Amino acid sequence: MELALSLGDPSKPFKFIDKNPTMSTSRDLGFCIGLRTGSPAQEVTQERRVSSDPPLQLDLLPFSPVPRPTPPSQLRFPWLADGPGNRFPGGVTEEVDEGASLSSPNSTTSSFQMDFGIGRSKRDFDLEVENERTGSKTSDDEDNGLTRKKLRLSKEQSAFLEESFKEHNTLNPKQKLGLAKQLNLRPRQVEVWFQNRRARTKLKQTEVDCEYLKRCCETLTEENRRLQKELQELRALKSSQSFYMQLPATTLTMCPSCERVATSTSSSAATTTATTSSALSLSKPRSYPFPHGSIHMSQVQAHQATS
DNA sequence: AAGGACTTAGAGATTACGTCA
DNA sequence: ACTGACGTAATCTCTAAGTCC
Repeated sequence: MELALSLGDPSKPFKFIDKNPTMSTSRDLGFCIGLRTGSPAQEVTQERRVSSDPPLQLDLLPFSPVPRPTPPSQLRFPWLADGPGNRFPGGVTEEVDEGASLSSPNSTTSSFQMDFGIGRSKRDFDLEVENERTGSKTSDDEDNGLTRKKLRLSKEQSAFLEESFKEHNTLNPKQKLGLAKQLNLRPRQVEVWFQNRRARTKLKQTEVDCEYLKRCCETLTEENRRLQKELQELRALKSSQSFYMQLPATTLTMCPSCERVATSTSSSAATTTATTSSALSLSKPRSYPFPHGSIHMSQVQAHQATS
């Protein structure tokens, strides 16, 4: 997402610097706002952040540098332990474990609850086992002709998926199968969960982007107001100068670091008449009205002369 | 090498369901 | 008990990339 603002000659193209070409996705908040000012002789195009705030990046992504104490591969849940504890109640035993990838969510009249809190009837399991045995189509391919029934993933399942998502926000088939088996979910469910998770991440990042852009917009509006005011002052200065014909020529000089425009009279002219100098509040020596320091006008002019 | 048919994975939009105030 | 808002699982459609012929 990029926002280009060019203050100055609109005919000049605005260039962005791609700071990190490998991160040029929408989640890359390193957009720039450029301000073009200055005279043709010293055209400078600079890309600067409007705010000193660093760009916002929601820590929702798997490449987030946040330390992760326990990678999912090491996450062990007690109900996933090998042995009899990992058997379904109601006589459904480990051979049905393979059926986890075939399970149908289409039952609210569950006769038991799986360890992960997903309700599935034994009838469903029996059906899936039969499907598996006969090689017929599984519920992963078609929903047994029934309307879909939404399941709620348990907190443990969600947490596990979340941890996995932090590691990689996309899955290859092997990872998908592994996760599905580990969580007693169908591979399709894992796949859908990752798709929705990516969508949520993107949505939240977009919201953050919007907030950040809003702040940038406000900052720029304020900057624009300030520049307009400055311009008005300069115009007033110029008109009053034409009124006092004996006044020396006013030169506009731009601070090379912050690019604000300051007015000044020539060093010889600054010493002309006390009347005009005081009238214009341009008594010598004049310093830049820039916030970052008191760069003396003569220093700047000397610097500009050498460069 | 070029190009069409097919497959696959992911994004985006939408629907449908469960939960809660 | 009813209802609307909200979160999210699930579905549908489209597109891009890869593969095969």
